Order: sequence, then C-alpha cells, then structure tokens
Amino acid sequence: MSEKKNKTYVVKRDVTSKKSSLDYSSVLNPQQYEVVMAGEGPLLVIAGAGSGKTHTIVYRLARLVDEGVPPSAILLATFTNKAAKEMLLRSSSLIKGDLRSVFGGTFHHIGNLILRQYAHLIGFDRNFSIMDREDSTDLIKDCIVQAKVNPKDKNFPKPNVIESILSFSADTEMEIANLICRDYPYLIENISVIKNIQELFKRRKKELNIMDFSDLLSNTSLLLEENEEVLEVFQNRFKYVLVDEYQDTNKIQARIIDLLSGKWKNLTVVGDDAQSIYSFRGAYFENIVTFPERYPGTKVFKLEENYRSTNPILELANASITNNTKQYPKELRSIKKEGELPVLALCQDVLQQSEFVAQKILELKDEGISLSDIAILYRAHYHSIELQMELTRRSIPFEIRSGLRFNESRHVKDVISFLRFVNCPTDELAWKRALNLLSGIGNTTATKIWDLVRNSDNPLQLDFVQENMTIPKRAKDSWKHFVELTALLQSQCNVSKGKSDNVGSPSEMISVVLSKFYRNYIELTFDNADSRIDDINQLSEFALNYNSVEDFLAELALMGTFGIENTEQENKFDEGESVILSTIHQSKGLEWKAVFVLWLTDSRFPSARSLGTEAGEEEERRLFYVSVTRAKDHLFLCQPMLETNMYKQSGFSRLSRFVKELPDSLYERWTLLDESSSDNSFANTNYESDNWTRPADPDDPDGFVYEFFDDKN
DNA sequence: AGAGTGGGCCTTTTT
DNA sequence: GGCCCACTCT
Repeated sequence: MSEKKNKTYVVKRDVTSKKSSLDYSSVLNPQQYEVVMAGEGPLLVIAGAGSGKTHTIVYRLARLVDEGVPPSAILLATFTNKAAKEMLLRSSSLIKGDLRSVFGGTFHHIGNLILRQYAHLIGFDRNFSIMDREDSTDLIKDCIVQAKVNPKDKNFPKPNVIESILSFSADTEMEIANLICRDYPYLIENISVIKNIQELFKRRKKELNIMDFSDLLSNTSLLLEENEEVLEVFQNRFKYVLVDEYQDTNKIQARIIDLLSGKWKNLTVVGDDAQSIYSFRGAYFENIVTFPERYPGTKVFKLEENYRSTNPILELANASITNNTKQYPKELRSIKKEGELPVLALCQDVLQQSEFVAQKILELKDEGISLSDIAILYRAHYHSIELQMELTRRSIPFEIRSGLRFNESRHVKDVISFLRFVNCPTDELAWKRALNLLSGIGNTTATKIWDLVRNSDNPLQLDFVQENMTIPKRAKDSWKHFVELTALLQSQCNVSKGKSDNVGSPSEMISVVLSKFYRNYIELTFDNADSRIDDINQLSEFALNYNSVEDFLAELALMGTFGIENTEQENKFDEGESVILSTIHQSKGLEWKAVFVLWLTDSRFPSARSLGTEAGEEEERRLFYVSVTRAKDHLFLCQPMLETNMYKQSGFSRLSRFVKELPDSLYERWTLLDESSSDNSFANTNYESDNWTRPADPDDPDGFVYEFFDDKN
C-alpha cells in the first residue's frame, strides 16, 4: 500500500463531454480508488467494517455510468432493498444522472422481477403470490395431513419444525436425509415421510401458484439454467454486476450471480468474512473464500482503513475476532485517533440495565449527541422489552426495528388476503384466510367453498357457490356481503390494469376492504381496534406508491422494516429524533455515534442455542464483532448480573465469553456507585471494591445454572 | 360446525 | 409469560 501512496491519481475524462467531473482521488483513499477505477473482469473486495465500502460502491457505480455504461446494463445486488435505493440515490447525485433503470435490490427482489416475466416457463403464472413463513407452515400442515399415515401421531414433528427443515434444505440445497442426520438425528425414522411431504409441498405450491422466499431464488436459478434464451437475454443485458455483502449469500444466490454475469464476467463482489452472520438462513461463507478459484484472474482488493470507530473500539473488535480460528487474519486500522475506552456496565439486573441505558442516553444527549445517533442492539427481540418500558416511562422517543414485522401482523395479513385472491384466484391460502373471517364460517365451510372456487372459470363472481351448496343460515348475511365485496374488488382490479388514476389502485382496494368489511370485524374482534385501523390506513397510504396490485403485493411481501412504530410521546426532544432499538442482525451496515449492547451474558449473547458447535460459537462472535463495530465514538456493553429463564426462575448470570476473553485493558468496568442515591449515577469504579460479590463461579464447568432466587434476600 | 376455554410448550437471528 | 392446540359447549 505504501508504494501506491506515491502515485498520483487522475480521473480520466472525455474532454468533449459535458459530464460532471468527479475528483475521485480527493474523496477516496488509495485502496478505494483502485476499486473504483478497476477495469473489467472479476473483482473481489474484502471490505472491513467501516472501511467506506458503501462509499466505494457508490463511486464505482457513478464512474461506470459517467463513462457511458447504460444504467440498465448494471445489476446491483444488496442485502436490503433500502440499501440499493440509497446507493443509487447517492450515485445519481454525484453525476446528475438517472440511475432508476439499474436493476437492483435484494436477491429475492431480483428473482421476483425475473420470474414475473418468465414464470410460465417453469410452470407458474406471472401473477403468482408470495407467501411468508406463516403461510408456508399452514400449507405444510395440509401436506402433513395428506402424507401422514396416522394423523394422531404425537411423535411426529410439528408443522413449524417441518417448515424449518424444508426451508433450510431449500436454502442450502442440502438433501433432506443428510440434513436430518446432521441436525435432527431423532427424526431419522421419519426421513421418508418428510421427503414425501417435501414433494407434496412443492406440488401444492405449483398448483396454487404460490412461491415462498426460497422459491424466489431456486426458481430463478432453475429458470436461467433450463432456458438458454432467457439466460442470454439477461447475460447480454448485464455488462456489470455488483454484489454487496457477498459473505452472506447462499449457494443459490451465488449461482444466480454466476449465471447472470456469465457473459461479460464484469463481476464485483464486496464483503467481509468477519461479518458473516446469516448461516442459519443458508449463507455460505465459502462463496467469498473460493471466489478467486471460481473466477481465475480475479483481482483482490482490501479495504482495511476504518473511518468509523475510534481506536479503542477497533482494538476491542480486533481482539475479539482473533479468537475465531476460521477467520482470515486482518487488522483494521483506525483513521480516527483516540477516544474513550469501551465500557462494560455491570448491572444488578435487567431493570438496572434499563435504567443505566436510559440515563446514559440522557447524558449523551446533554453532551450534544442527537438521539438518532444512538442505538441499542441486542441478540434477540425479547431482550429489549424492559428497556422499552423504561424509555416509555422516561418519555425518551424510540424506534423499534425488531419483532413482528408490520406485514406479518394479523390484521395486515387479513386485509391483504383479499387483494391476494383477487390478484391470484388460485391462492387457496388467501381464500381460506378471508373466508374464515366471515362470521358463521369456519374451516369446514371454507373448505367446501374453496372446492367450488378452485373449479370455477370465473371464481370472483361468487353467485355460483350458492347454486352448488347451502351456506349455513348463520353465515347468510356475511356471505352476501362477501360476494358483493369480491365482485367490487374484481371490477376495481380490472380497472386498475388500464388506468393510472386512483380508482382500483391497491390503495383504493384496501380502503374498500376496510370500509365495507374489515373495520367492523376489527371493532368486534380486537380490544385495540383503533390502532389496528390506523395501521390499515397507513398501509393504504403506503400502497399509493403502486399502481398495480401485483407489484404492491410482491413488494410488501419482500419488505423489510416498513411500518416501524414510532412511539408517540410528548416529545421534549427535537422533532423526529429517536433512539434506535434493533437486533444486531438488522443493524448490519449501519453506524451510530453511541451504541449500547444489551445482555452480554453467556446464554443470551452468545445465545445458548448456538453454542452446540464451534461454527455456531464463531458465528456468534462475528455477531459480537458486527455489534461493536457499529459504534463510532461510544460503546457500552451491558451485563445484568441476574437473569431469568423461561420458567421465571432467577439465577446468576455469567459474563459473556466474548467479553471475558478480552484483555482487561481494552475496556472499563462500571458499576452503580450508590444504589440508594436518587440520581443513580454510574461511574468508573473498581470492580473488586463494589458492594456485590461475584455470584457465580466463573469456572463452573456446568455453565449457567438457574437457581431459585428469593426476593427477600 | 363454530366459537369459546383451559392445559402444555417453547422462545435466536430473517428475505 | 404468551401462543397453539385440543376439547367442550352451543
């Protein structure tokens, strides 16, 4: 790198063009510059945390377009759709160009776009529905009934277990038998039944014209492999392919990229093996490692200068990751110089942890740090409940980026099911969901109706149903309304295909479902009717961005964090400011001035469930690495000394091995100075001199032991 | 056949 | 402590 420093970098420009001049060398460091300016052929960029990876991709995109590559000839695969949008926006502002025709987004999004054009070639219709996990589980439940010899068998795994097996098998392309032998040995005798269920499940999805998340990938791969003409269309089109977060791609995603970039081989992949945290979803870390072998002539670049974090934070991160044996040695160098030592806050219990975080947030705010520059990260959603209560109590506004997604909540799925079956009348799941909402109709009647619907030529004009079966008396009224509503929605949906005004738009359809049917249902069913109605109105407003029902449904299904709940509190802070509560997984790629990591105890983080294997532990450590490298200036690690297990038993916690294994000099220990003082000031004290005794024996070979704990002691 | 009630069961992370 | 399932009542 040092020899490169002496080079002068000049942006090559066509003097005859009026295009914007970008002074690349002044905004990029030499390594970044190399990546941005690198020519054709395969490139592998190993980009450490905070090394300006996004910045580099943004400039590379801008340079390509600036030099005449048509945006539509570029494919950009990112980890979230939001990331793709942001990158394209930033790039286009650099060159005053329009990058909207770049083919970009998550792999699922890209697969969806391709399949909407060619699904008929692999036995689906273009208007296929996309189902989430819950839908999959429901469908699998049916398949189990279909396949199982004895439906009363208590020992047979539950539908959600089967769902996990099938989806993991799909994401990793691992044979069911191998997967079960490795991870579910107690199910070995069920292998053949489960394989049978897998077949039934595949068949049902095709019949119903529905794909699950994995299908969006594997069907895309299948389509491209089996249809040379289609493959050529895309291969010719994509002269440049960029993939971000390559360490978290799975085998199918890598294959899709191999196929799409196969003609020009101008493939740039960017990633960091130290931040691979999605193996549970099939991410295949070896993709990045073996890339140079698969692409002979690959130029490898490393971005190792960290612009984000202070030196002490980076030292802690570096020290942690060296405990992984399967890690490529790399050393992030800090550009920012000094800073405070990271803090380990030893809290008595979860309530004190919440108090500590809340109070420290207020102190940071006083120091001039905006609430939006503060994040609280944790391993699992439920780790943040007490903190949410504390923040609410203190009127500190926060935004939660974890937990149930908006599009997974029951009322949203209910309303959406109407649009789904109108758009795709073979969508059994949507029909049954909607039918079950009608009063007087349960599973049995719904199934009868569905049997008629599936065989009808015009299933949305439901008059034929009454001619072929008797609707139970108690359901007469609700059925009549449903028939009318369905006909109305169908006419709207048809209108929307030709027009661009609001009538018949997905937004309008949602409003119709709400006003003509669902509002009444909500009011009779839920105690928090108002907030659910608000959600539906919000959904309708969001749908204004779409003209076609099909596009809307697909985007909604693939949506990440839409509908983030903002706590509506008397806001004594600046407008719009709120701290972020997020799982570590969802914090990937983001940064904040101050970061709190909750629950650093062995069993919560690392999660007890992941500690069975060395690979599991190493992935947890990478997760820890991701969490600490989100912080720019302030890092607080929190350990409540008491922990409650799921049976409400309290016990002493053990400090997370990820902290314990670090040299003491890399962080400060803080404890509460004086419990009785009202201002609860935390300070840097000597751990040994505080008034708690270390409760659990740290060398206890049995690990964490829960004990009953008497409050009075 | 639907709707309402009590007993067992996990709780990691997500497109 | 919350969700799902099976069972019972209308």
